[in-house]
Amino acid sequence: MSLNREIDQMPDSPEGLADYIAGKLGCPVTIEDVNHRIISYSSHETNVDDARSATIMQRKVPEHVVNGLWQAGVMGNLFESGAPVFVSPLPAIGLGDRIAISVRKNKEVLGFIWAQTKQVKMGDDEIRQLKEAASLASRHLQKQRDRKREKEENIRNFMYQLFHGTAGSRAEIEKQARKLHLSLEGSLSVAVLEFAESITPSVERHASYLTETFRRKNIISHMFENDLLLLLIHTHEDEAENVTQELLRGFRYKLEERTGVPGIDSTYGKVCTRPEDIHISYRQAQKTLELKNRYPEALAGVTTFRELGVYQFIQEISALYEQENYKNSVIEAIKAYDRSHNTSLLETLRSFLHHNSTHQAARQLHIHTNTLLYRLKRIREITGVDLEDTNQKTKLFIDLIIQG
Amino acid sequence: MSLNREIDQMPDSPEGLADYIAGKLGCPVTIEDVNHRIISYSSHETNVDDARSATIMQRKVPEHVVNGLWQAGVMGNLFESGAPVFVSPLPAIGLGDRIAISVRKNKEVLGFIWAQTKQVKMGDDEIRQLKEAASLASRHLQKQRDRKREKEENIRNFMYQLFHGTAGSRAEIEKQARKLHLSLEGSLSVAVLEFAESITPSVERHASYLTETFRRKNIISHMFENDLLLLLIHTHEDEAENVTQELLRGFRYKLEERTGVPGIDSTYGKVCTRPEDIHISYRQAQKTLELKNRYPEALAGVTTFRELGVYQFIQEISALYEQENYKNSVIEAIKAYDRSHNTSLLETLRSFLHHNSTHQAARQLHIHTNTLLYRLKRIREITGVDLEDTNQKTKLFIDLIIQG
DNA sequence: TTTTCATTTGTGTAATTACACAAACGGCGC
DNA sequence: GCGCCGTTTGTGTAATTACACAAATGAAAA
Repeated sequence: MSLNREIDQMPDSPEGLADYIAGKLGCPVTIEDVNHRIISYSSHETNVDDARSATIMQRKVPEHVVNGLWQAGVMGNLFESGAPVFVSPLPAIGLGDRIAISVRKNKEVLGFIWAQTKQVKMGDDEIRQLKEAASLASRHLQKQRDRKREKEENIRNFMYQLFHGTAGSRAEIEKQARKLHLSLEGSLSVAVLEFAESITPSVERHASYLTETFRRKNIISHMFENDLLLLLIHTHEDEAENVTQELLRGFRYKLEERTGVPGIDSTYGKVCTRPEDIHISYRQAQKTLELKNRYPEALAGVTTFRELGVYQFIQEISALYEQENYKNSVIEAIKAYDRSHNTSLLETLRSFLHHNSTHQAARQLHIHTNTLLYRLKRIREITGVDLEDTNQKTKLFIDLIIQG
Repeated sequence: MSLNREIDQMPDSPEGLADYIAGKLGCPVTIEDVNHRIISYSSHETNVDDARSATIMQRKVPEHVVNGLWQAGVMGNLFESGAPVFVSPLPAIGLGDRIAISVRKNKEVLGFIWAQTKQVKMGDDEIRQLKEAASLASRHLQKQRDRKREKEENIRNFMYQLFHGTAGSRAEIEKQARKLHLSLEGSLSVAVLEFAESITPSVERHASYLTETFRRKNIISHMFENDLLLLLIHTHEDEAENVTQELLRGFRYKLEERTGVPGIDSTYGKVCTRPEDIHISYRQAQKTLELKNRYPEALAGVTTFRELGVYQFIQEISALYEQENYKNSVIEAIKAYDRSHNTSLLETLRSFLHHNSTHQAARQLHIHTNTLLYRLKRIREITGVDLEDTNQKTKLFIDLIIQG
């Protein structure tokens, strides 16, 4: 049987294609796009394993199965080459024997064909047929990809406008959202992810891929800007803050796991219910990231703008001080004293203000509580500052961050 | 003896004039300008009272004597009319019998002639002679006033430039200062005084007059701007801050006393040693006054920019918040709770943060310490805020000032 | 070298704080 | 009316804090 004749016999619709391949190989077959959504599957009365049945029921490969395939290295191989990949059973994720092949257009992966090979012998002939099927499926997936790309491009343009506050009025935003079949009801937040190094094509592929597969309902869209990955996150109103936080943490964790590149920093801005406020959330997320880079120790555990506390406006005050040529004279005096007396009053003060407790500060500094008390008294004498006065104390706390 | 002939006999120099009047009246005479600096005095071997001798020695009427004259209403009368004023002895300030007359050019008072009338009988003739002497002295004082006015105008122009940072480089400033015979060595600070009502000509006269007489060495110059009185204060470097504070307090007190207009608010800015920083001090003084008007209770006791504490940048943060449409969600949540439950958690929080002590806050609110503790626990539950965290606590303290 | 002075640590005490638990109060809905 | 529930006040306890005072250390000055 020549190749040409065989292709001629192949059906034109993806549904028919799945059944055709299944018939040839004598086993169930599924065709998926690159994001693991089902394009078509062969009709079989019984499903051979949990992974297949769950996939068909959800019209999408379950997340834990995708994870398992990544961890087993299967996905890596499929992305690497266009050759069929034999998969040993992975009982942990309910997956039996498989043979899989990537559907490609040139080097780009458009999707996958999975064959349930259990108790079926795969000869060279069958493998050849699978490759031919993949090449045929490419046509279908190309069309689907083009449609999707155009849609995504529209969405990304819209996102860009939302992020930069140029999307117009509430009414205009809602009209555009309806047109793109996006729901902006509920709570919205912008997340920013920064990678330790410049974004490689591989990282970009993983990020895009994950955005499509990981809790798809909550991540409306993603885009790249200045080596940052931006996400528009959508949640229900109740507990939106916690859900967003958890979601982002999970996303970051998975992304690190998949790319093998650790050191991803992620932040998000205000969780808002009005889509016209999205650009504020965007700015806040950016600012939070900036500040985390500037004050890495102090803001180590911070993820969101809200958690920045006084750091929210520390840059603005710092700029004001510079402009006014302002220096906190108390801090200057303490610094001068420390230099000339080889003491560490400033560190003592910082620790005391940070903990707001003589006990804890003394413990952190490995000194006696009375020593700390003595030093505070010394600071009072040298600078005339009154640490009982909350206003002065607060001012000092902030100025120490800037000038410390 | 006709008036014309008498005037012809009067001498042309102020020194001669004093002696001439003294001869006619048969008693010692001093001629002063409007700021109580001696223009001339008659030569007598013994001075009749302490006030006269001290005045001549210092070439200026001592401050306590001027004060006494104001309090006795003498100065008021002299400014009021051009008629001679009889002064009963004021032993408290070492002053014996006097007769005084103001020297005028139209309505403007240019100076005074004082005659030591002890044991001398003043008849109508002597009084007429005194009036004529005053009219003659007017010529001399007019010249002196014009010279002084021109000099003051130059100084005020210079001050304006210093205040607004347009006086050029350090070298240019010093050159200009030398030209105007001003010393800008040591510590400098700008003070701003605000009157409860618009500045009347009377208040303006008192203010100018006091600036010239009250601790003249420390007040380089004054000017009016937008109903505010601006002073350039000069002190020695050591203890400059305290001296400035004390000086301004004394000045304000005396001005209130003299004008009889209470409610003068005064502030001053950074005490600097570099004359090119004067405009910073000016801006700070203005800002301090502005803030005192905006937060009258919180800043009641504040005189200088340094004492503002966090209020130094509260306006900037407030503007930033407005621009970012930021609201502290913790405060919003507490407000909402207070409204729907008729509680006063926000006031409780404010008091606790202000005092930074459960004990004191409870005392101020007239509640049991445990009640306060309970409310704080409630705040923690409702908002999730952690008052042990200094950063969050500080943020809350500041946001309460803005949003509270 | 001795002396002096700032600094550190230790002891002791009274006030303050955080916390648990119990009891009383008072508005509100059933 | 009755009970529910949030609030307030009171009692008791252990930890923390502020402060005074004494003693030891150690480095710089005399």
